[in-house]
Parts: sequence; structure tokens; C-alpha cells
Amino acid sequence: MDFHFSPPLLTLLDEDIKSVLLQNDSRRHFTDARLVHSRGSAQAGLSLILSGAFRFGLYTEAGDYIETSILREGHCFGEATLFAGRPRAYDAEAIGDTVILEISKNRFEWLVVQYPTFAANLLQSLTARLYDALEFANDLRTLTAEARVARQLWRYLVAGQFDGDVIPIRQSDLAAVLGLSRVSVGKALDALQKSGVLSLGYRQIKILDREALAVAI
Amino acid sequence: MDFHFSPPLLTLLDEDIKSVLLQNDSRRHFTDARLVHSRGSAQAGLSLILSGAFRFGLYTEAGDYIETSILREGHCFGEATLFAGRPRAYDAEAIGDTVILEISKNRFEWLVVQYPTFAANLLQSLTARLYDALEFANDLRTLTAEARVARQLWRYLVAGQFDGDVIPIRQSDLAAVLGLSRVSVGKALDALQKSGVLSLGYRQIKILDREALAVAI
DNA sequence: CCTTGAATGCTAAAAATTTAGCATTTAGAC
DNA sequence: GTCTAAATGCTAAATTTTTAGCATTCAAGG
Repeated sequence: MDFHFSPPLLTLLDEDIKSVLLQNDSRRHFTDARLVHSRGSAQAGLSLILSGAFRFGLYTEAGDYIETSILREGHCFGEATLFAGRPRAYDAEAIGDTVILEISKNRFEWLVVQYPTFAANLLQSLTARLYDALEFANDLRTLTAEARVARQLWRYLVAGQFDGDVIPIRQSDLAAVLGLSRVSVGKALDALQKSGVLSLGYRQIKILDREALAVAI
Repeated sequence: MDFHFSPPLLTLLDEDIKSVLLQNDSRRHFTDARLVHSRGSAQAGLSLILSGAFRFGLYTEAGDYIETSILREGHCFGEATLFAGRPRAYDAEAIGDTVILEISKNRFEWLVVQYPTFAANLLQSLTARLYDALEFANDLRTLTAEARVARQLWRYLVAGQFDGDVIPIRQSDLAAVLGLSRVSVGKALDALQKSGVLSLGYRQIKILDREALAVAI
């Protein structure tokens, strides 16, 4: 899932802590499709996405890939390694050229004491993500394939991360996000196209009628 | 979903803040099946479950009930009304006799400043819940009906909240949790019974072979 | 002990979804 | 401009899941 409605941590931070982080903490760069970490890795630390995005997911026994979430600029990941001591739950790879800020566990603990609003901001961002995740799980249990596809497109749209009404995505990616087969996604898209909601292209979907899309959910 | 693997907030709190809360904050009692709040309600505040449990869920357009989560003793709810300013996302009702501590938004903000570990503990509990929710969503997308049923039973078991290996639950409740029909749940349970994993009773399921249950997932 | 509402068991048809092909289209590389 | 790998389109059978009944079993209250 994309956490479109959750405010990214970076946008919430006060100027003072933001500048401290940006000036002092170490950055790492990744090129497209580079593996950041694997499921099971125990390496702890909080990462803050300065630019680009990351794809988190895992492979089923059958070998299919399931995408768990995409986190974009401003969001953080690795929280669970800090507070719960859990290993990395998902494989993570870069989407495009990306830069992250790496904050070690020790450094994080120092920051939290030094800047009380830091924890509050994290709370705000993570709480929103929790509720997004619960809503996503509800959709999985209650909506039909067509409604789920429509809902996901709507998520992309309202996030406003793509210019205009053209969503650049492969049908197989939609399938991986929604836990459906490519055929089912194709059928749903075909039905939506026939009712004039959208038009299909190669690696892209153009939304023609936002209201009709909302109705389809 | 049940948040079986997430440490309840109350168990994480330091003694000093715990005693302050228990002595000064107002309690509310609910009897079984009492509505605590409805989806959409704007009333903000954090609630801490002192005893009993609450069921959170919503009704589909078709009129079916879908259970989103169950929170038990020690957990909190209402976070999203504090940090995100969101209205209540789900209908909540008491399971059995319950007692909660009610913390207003103002009071919460005072507590967070007064007790820095409070925010840290909340972070810990909510992060664990976020990862539980993500895992639950993964199960919904990847597992067959039978595996999902087995998985849910396994969640109840390892939580250890029921004595022995008897899980007191209705098949229709399982269906509401897993987003399946009662018939599908019945079929899955029947298959598990035939392979000796469990035995079915009225309003209860007895696990006969924990290892076989784990294998079925 | 009997009654009664709730829960479970059972069945078959209908609907949704996946699987497994292969053909066609597309955009980028050469 | 041609070639090629990737993505989409299409189809039909197989499988899974739901829907809609109704029969049976259970446990609690009178």
C-alpha cells in the first residue's frame, strides 16, 4: 500500500531538529532497483527518505512478489528495529535514484531526549500509517476486485504525486499491490474503461472521469 | 485482527506515570455489548483499557459486519483523534464488563511533556501494531482460506489468552475477522478437523495438534 | 423436561478468481 | 528501420468462494 494520507515525518519536524539532521547525519544514495535491505536482517536504525521512494515487499512460497508498501520522500522506515527490536520485515529496494538519512539507534535515542517534539512527530506519522494500514486491510476483506482496483487508482490520484490524470503503472504492479492476478486486474480495468472511467495505455492508465471512479469504489 | 504480538501500552509504562494515571484519571465502565463510540464521532481523547476488551469494526453496505480489530487489557485506542485529528474510524463495543481510563487531549499533552517516556512507550506499542496490521494485510493477499483460518487460530493460541487449547469462538466470528463467508470458514475447519488438527464444538474449537496447525499455515 | 433462538452442518447452483496458454502491441536498443 | 524483451489482450478450463436454502444440534431459560 502507499501511505498517501499519512503526513511524512520530515514535513512535521521542527526547523531546528530538521537542520541538525540534515547537517550532521550521514546520507546514503541508491540507484534504481538497488536492494537496501533484506527481510530478516537485524541491522537496526531509522532511515529518513530525502528523495526518491522505496518499495517494500516479500516473495511468497510460490515465488510471486507481494508489495507491502511504498514509502516516498519524507517518510521514514526501520522504526520496528528501534522500538520492537524486530528484524527487517520486508525486502526493500529503491525506486529511481534515492537518498536517505541514516540514524543509528544510539543517535535516535539521543535525538529523542534532545528534541521532545521528535517523538511526538513520529507518533503522528506512524499513527496515521497504522490507520491507513487498517483501512487497507478492510478494503481487502470487503471490496470486489473491481472496487479494489478503482480504490487503488483513486489513492494514486488524490496523492497528487503524478501530474495530471495519467498514472504511470503496470497492470502487474497493481496486481502485486492488491493481491490479485494480472488477469483479474485486466478485467477490472477493462470494465472501468468500458464505462468511460479511464483509458488504458502501455504502462499507464489515464483517468477520464474522477467522479465516476469514486462511484466505482 | 487481534494485536496479539504488540505489547500493550500499560505494560510498558513506568511506575510513576502509571500510578498518576490510575489515581487521577477518570474511569468509565461498560457492560457487555455496550456501544462505546460510533464511526464518525469527533470526540477526541485517548482511552486505556484497564480490564476487559473492545471490538472495533464496521458494517458494509451489504449489512455484514467486518471486525477490524480487538483490543484487550492494557492497550489504548483513540490515538488517531489526538495526532491526526481524525474522527473515530470504527464502531466500538465492549466485550464483557470493561473499565477504561479516559485521557483528554489536553491532559494527554500535559502528560507527554511531564513524562517523556510516555511518548516513547506509545511509539513502541503503536509501531508494533502497525507491523501486525501490515502482516495481517499480507496474509489476506497471499493465503488460502484454509491457511487464513489456521493462522487466525494460531494467533489466538500463541496469545495464550484462553486456557488450554480450547478457543471459545463462533464460526461466524471467525468469518467476520477473516473476511470470508461462514460456509468457507466451516469448510476450512472441516478440512482441519479431518486432518486431525482440531475438533469442533458448539461455540468452540479445540486444538489437538499445535504442530500440525503451524504446518497448515 | 420442554421450548426456543442461536449456531452449526450440509447441499447445490451461481459467481468470482486463478491458472495457463498464446497472440498482439509497445517502446527502447541496436 | 528492425529487432527484441516486456507488457498487454484474450481465451477457456479449473478452482475457489459465495449465496441461499433448509435441516440438525446445542445450551440456556422457563
